Amino acid sequence: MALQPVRGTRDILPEEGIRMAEVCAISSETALWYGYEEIATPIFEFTGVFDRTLGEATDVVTKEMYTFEDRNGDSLTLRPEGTAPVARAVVSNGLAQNAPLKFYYQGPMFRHERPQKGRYRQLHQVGVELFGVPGPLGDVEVIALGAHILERLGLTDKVRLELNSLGDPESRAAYRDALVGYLKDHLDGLSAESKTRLDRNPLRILDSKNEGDKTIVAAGPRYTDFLNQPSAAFFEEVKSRLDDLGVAYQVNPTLVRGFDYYCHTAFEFITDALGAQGTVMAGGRYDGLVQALGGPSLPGVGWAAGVERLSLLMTEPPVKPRPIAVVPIGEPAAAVALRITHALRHQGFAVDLGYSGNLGRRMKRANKVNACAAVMIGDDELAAGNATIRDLDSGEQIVADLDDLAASLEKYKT
RNA sequence: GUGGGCGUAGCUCAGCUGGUUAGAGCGCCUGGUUGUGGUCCAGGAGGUCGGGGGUUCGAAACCCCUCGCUCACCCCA
Repeated sequence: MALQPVRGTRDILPEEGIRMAEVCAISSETALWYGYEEIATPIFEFTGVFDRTLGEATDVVTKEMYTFEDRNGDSLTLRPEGTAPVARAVVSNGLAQNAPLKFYYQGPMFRHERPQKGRYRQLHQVGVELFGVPGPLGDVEVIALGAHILERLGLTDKVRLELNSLGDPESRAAYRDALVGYLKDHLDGLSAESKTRLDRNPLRILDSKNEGDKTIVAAGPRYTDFLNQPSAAFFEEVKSRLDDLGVAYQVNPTLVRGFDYYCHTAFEFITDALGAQGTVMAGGRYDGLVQALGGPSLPGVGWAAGVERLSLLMTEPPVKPRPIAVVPIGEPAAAVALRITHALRHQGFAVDLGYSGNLGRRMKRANKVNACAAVMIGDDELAAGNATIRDLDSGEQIVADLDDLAASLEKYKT
C-alpha cells in the first residue's frame, strides 16, 4: 500500500486509545497518591543528554537513536527514554535544592529497533523518578508504587517482580573484573555476540538467552557475592522493607539494566504473556546520573513502563460511555433538537445528534452508537412542549416536559 | 542488524499441481417499515490479489527485487 505509516509507527485507533489513556490515567492518579507530580520534558534534547549518560557502548546509543542536525547545526536526538531528560530538567531548573523531588511523566519515546509485537519505534512510556533520597526507602517506595499501579490495572497475576543489586561503583567494578576473568577462561563456549560484548559491555552477557552462555554464566561468579558491605546492607534493607509491605519478588542475580547510569537496585516486572517482549515495567537506582549531566551530587531512583505492553495485557474490553440520542422527527423539530442537544451537553450529558434521516434511520443510528436512551421530538411534542424519552434497553417510553428534560434524563448521565 | 513465516474486500479468511467474469462470513449501504432501534428478509456497493519487474499463449498462484506485518535472535518498556 502506498500510504502506510513509517515502519515501527502506527495509528492508535479509539479502541486502543481508550486502553492506553486508562493506563496513563491510573498511573498518574496513583503516582499522585504517593506525591509524584507530573513533569513534561521536550520530545527531543541535545544528543549529549543521552550519549553521555546512557553509556557509549549501549545498543540504544550506538544504533537505535534518532539523531539529526537541526538548522543551526546542533545535534539533536528524539528521546529514547525518559530518565535522562527529567534529570536534565532538574539541573536546568535548579530544582536540586528542593529535594526530595518526585516526578511522574508520560509520553512517546523513539528507538530505531526492528519492530515486533509490543516493540515499536515510537513507543509510549509512563515513568516515575525520585531524586534526593539516598537510602533504600526510596527504592522501596518507587517499587511499591509500580506494584500498586499494576495492581489497579488488574495485572498482578500476570506479572512477577524480579530484583537484583548492582551494588555501588566499587562492587560493580569488582564483579565486572571477576566476571571478565572467568569468562575469558571459557571463551570457547561463548556465543559470538557475547565474545564481542566481553570488553564493551560484559554485564550484558549475564542476561543472554543463548543456552551455552546461560550454562557458563550459571557456573560463574555471582553478583551478590561481590557486593561490599554497604552495598549488601543496602540490598538487604530493600528486600526486608518490601517483605514488610507484602510486595512479592524474586531475586535474579543475572538481572542487569541496559543503561550505564544504574547502580544498586535493579528490578523488572515481567510477564510471560507477551512473548519475547516480557518486560513491562523496569527501573532502578541511578545515583551518578545527575552529576554526569553536570549537576550536583543527587541520588535518584525510578522506573519506566511500556504503555502499549500494559494495554496489550489488559484483556477487559474498554468501557465506552453510552450517549443519549436526540432524534428530531420532521423539519420543524430539527432546530429544537439542536438547541436541546447543545443544552444537554452543557449540563454534562453525552449526547449524539444524527445529521440527517428519518425516524427509522435515526433510531438505527442511536442503536449503533449504543445509546442508552432516545429523546424524540416531533410535531406532537413540539405542540405540547414536551419530548418522548425511550429507554433503549427496556423499550419503555415516557413523556417529559422540555423544561425539565435534564431532570428526567438524570439516570442516563454517564 | 540476522534468520524463519505471512501480505487476497473495512475485518477474519477461502481460492486445488498457473486457465480467463476473484469468493464466503462479519461489517457497511438501500429497501421491506416516510412517528420507533436491536431480530428477520431482499437487494447493493466495495478488491490495481502489498508494490515493481520477470517467466508464460495465460499469473492471486512460479522466479527476482522491494515495502510492510509477524516470530525468534538481539535489544528493551
